[in-house]
Amino acid sequence: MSDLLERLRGRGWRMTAQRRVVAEVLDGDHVHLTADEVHARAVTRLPEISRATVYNTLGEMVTLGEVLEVATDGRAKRYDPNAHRPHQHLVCGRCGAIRDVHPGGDPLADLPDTERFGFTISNVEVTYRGICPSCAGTA
Amino acid sequence: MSDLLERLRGRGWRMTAQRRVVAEVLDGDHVHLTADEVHARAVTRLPEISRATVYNTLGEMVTLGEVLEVATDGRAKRYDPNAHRPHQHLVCGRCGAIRDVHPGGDPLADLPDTERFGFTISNVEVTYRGICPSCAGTA
DNA sequence: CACTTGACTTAGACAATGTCTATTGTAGGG
DNA sequence: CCCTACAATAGACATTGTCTAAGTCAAGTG
Repeated sequence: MSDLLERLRGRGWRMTAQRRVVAEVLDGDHVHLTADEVHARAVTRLPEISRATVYNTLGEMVTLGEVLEVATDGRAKRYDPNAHRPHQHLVCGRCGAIRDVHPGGDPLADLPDTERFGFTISNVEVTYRGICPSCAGTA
Repeated sequence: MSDLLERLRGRGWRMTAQRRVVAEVLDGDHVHLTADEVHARAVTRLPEISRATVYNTLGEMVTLGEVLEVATDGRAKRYDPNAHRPHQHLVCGRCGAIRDVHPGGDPLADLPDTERFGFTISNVEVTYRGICPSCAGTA
């Protein structure tokens, strides 16, 4: 059921009700919740969970590499549980909807050495921006 | 001297001391200041300029398309005056240094129709992440 | 060159997001 | 079944950004 939860268990992560709920709420495809959205959903299952715990737990999952932080809009960071399948994001500029996408090609190969300024590059994030079908309809 | 200022003048933008200072402070290559950094620099030239004016002015320049908003780290937004030369960004994960880069290839062509979910895509942002030479030295 | 007007600026309150601390609670090993 | 180290909590605090009401000014008009 919960792939994310399974992965965390497998790492000997100390399990608590709070951590379980956060992992369950965050699991799935095309899931990109803010910390407060995670908190809001967690509260419905575990009313006494605190905001600080949600922030801490999300931060730990990011450190463990089981969840990705995505900053698509300069507002709140979003959390993406799909950390083991490399992917990029497609964002609707009107409603903020986010889809995971899998472009072909290697963007890193497109950056010549003369444009690397001596950096050691470790990863590339691509954000496609546009308008989703349902927003386009509601023009 | 100030390309940005010239462009804004040419659009009939009502000129004030505050707007001039903001435009001057922001001009240049590889410039990616936060709003508060812009404010800090503006204050040295015009001590009574307010934070709200800096935010307003930056927002207007973005709306006019003369300045780009860049969200590289989920913290404060950064402002890039180099709006008329399409480019991407290379970010140091340790010190936050940002360079403008110009990859070859068209990232949009790498996204097949089946991965577009019916979106109308208008632009693509690419962020290369790594470690800059000076941080690599200070390992 | 003074007048007028609408746009601009200001200070500070407010809002949203995130971090930290001191205290209390508890998971899991012995 | 207890310890003990790690986790959770409430709430203060910090950072970044937005809004409002009142004052100020750029620039067109006569």
